[in-house]
Amino acid sequence: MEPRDFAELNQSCQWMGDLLDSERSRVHEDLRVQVVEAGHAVCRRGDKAEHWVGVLSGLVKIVPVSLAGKTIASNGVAPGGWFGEGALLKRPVWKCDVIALRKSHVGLLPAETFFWLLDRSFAFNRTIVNQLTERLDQITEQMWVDRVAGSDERVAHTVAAMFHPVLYPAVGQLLRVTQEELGALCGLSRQRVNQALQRLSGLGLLRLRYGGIEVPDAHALQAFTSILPEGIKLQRRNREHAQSSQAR
DNA sequence: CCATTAAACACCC
DNA sequence: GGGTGTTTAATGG
Repeated sequence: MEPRDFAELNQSCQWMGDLLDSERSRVHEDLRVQVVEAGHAVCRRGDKAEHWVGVLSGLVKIVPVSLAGKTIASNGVAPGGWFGEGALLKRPVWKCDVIALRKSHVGLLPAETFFWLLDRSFAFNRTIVNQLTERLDQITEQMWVDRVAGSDERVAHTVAAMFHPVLYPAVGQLLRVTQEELGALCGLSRQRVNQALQRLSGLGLLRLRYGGIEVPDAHALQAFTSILPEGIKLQRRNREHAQSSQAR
């Protein structure tokens, strides 16, 4: 294995740090790494769930599919993120499509190893419980976003979600994500995403980089809302209108 | 009206 | 070549 890949693996599997040496060596033994090309599926709805899956590098989206085949909001999974414990524990099959947004490395931990850890390691149980808790938070937040939030909030929330330190510990200051990928994630066009990012950048909530985004304070970004009392909203709209007229 | 988007463009990495 | 930032014309609530 290349040294770079080794570093990538360590960064993306921080939950392994809490395991005993004997447990960790079995995990190393059983873990498989797979390269998924952009647009290809990591797993599909209806497939038998046979692994706990981690994103070692790249970017992946989880796409729930409704009965009509119509897509709902999808979730980004950034490097360091592991998912599928729900599929393993509760159902024998995946209930979502998981698609690589770009060429990605994924780790596959066999179900047997997953349950072996669950049966013997308190640390691993702790990892799973923490993860479920944090994800519940995100889903709750997502409900709010889906109902009342506008496009700017959607972008802010989508980016902030991928900077979650517990769920995606391998994401540092900089998240590698293109504006087109963000558009695919939250169902917006590239230039609408750009527009939102410019505003958020202007507020100091994030910094735009080439092919990526820096977020100094994910909580501040997550808390962003442009929903304000009507008076202030009107004032702001008038001010923006005045500026754009002036620019002509 | 207003927001959004596709298409096309010129940069820049 | 791919990602970014902008403009313009078209579209739909």
